[in-house]
Amino acid sequence: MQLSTTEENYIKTIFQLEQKNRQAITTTMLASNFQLAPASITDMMKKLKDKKLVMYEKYQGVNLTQLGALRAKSLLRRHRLWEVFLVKNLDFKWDEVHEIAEELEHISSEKLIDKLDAYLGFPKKDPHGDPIPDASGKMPNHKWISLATYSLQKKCTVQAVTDQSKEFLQALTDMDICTGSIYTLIQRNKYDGSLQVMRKDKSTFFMSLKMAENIWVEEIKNKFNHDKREK
Amino acid sequence: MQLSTTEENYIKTIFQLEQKNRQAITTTMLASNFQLAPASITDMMKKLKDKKLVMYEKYQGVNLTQLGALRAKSLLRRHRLWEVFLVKNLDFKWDEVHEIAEELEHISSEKLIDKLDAYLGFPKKDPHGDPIPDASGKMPNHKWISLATYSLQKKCTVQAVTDQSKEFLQALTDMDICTGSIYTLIQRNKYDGSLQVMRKDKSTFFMSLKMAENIWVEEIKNKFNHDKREK
DNA sequence: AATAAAATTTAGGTAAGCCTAAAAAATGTA
DNA sequence: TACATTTTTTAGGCTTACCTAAATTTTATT
Repeated sequence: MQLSTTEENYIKTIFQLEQKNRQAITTTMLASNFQLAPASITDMMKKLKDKKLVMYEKYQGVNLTQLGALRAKSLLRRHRLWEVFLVKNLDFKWDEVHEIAEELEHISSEKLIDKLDAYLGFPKKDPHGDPIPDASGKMPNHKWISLATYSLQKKCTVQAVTDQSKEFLQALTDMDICTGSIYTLIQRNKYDGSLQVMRKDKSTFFMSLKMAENIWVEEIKNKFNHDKREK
Repeated sequence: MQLSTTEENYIKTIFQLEQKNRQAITTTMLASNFQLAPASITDMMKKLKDKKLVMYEKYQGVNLTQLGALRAKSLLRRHRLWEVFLVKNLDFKWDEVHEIAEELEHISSEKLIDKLDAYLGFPKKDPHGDPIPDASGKMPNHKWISLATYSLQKKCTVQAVTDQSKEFLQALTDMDICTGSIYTLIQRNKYDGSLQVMRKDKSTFFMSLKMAENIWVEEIKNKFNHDKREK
């Protein structure tokens, strides 16, 4: 079934909210996400329910059906493949590609996406570290932890970042943080929740809780070759 | 000024009709082109006039303003660059790319198009032979003649084709006609207007007037090296 | 449990881009 | 030139995706 750009955007956003909040997604959450009046969300939820893309009951919030989730993953696939193309082939910076990919993801040809995937060499991750679902909608489910809740004194590598705003990505760039880099959490500031983080060279710096919440890390297994990431 | 996809499609189509018919474009021509009711065209012409994209007077047809023509050429640029990408990089056939490029041309980032242009090596022509306007809207104005009106007994090369339908392009492919190939017009059939055409190997075949109208050729200057097109 | 506050839905309205039917203007023809 | 035909416009409607304001339901608080 052919969906409008607007419907696709709703589906994708519900999926992403479900990933973060493992519960029903409320009208208010969607309204604030889209900067729309809550009444507009209600309208659309009825429409998406009719199309069997969401499970929705009045006042009870909404979740995607299997069909809806499949469509959402197809959108994430398109979005992330285009981001790879923009960064790898067209030489865009990682903080410039999100808006453009928001438009490109709605191009409807399946064949286009599959050929793009092949052209890029079937990449597994986008430039922000997020996994790219395959043509059937399968997506590796990682066991990443937000840096905000990670344990103290354990080395970790940055796997992905989940805020795509220019502001956030530029802040990361300014602090020289990128996927793959290695840190250790030293302590939590009791006053404002901010974190003291240690670099590989033992120097430390501070980071707000808000930033840390959007940085996803994985513990480093202390093998001999844990740092063989160059190519 | 930001235009909707619909407005962009009108502008582009008016431009292309102006290229073919050097006169004001009528409501009926546009209506049949878009397969829309004439009343819908009138609505849109008023809107485009308000935006200073067209010159339009009731019952007098429509033409693009300079501003409108600039927007149209920007769209042709995007469309044709994407077609090059699809054929050269993603390995699509020339009869598959038009519909996809119709969607891609509406992606709004100027930076994207300029980077794509550079990535493709600043191509001058799309896969159908049509010229690609540069970033400032300049487009080489060629002196091509439709095969339908070309003189008899003179060698010519196919420069471009101006019907992008699958049916037309597949017919060309079946007849083994592509841009660059060389023909001589032998005679015009007085009964149905069809043309007898000679190949380089002196064999001949027939072609309908309708097909010939969409094939644009250029006379071959009989220099020694007129056939050095391989690379 | 009753009430206040917050969240959500319903009802009715708007702009874009289409439609049909009827009216008006332009064009072709006798 | 007058009439018929064709083209074009006007008028009024519809759908999508939004809105505001009012009504309803849920949740929180006393």
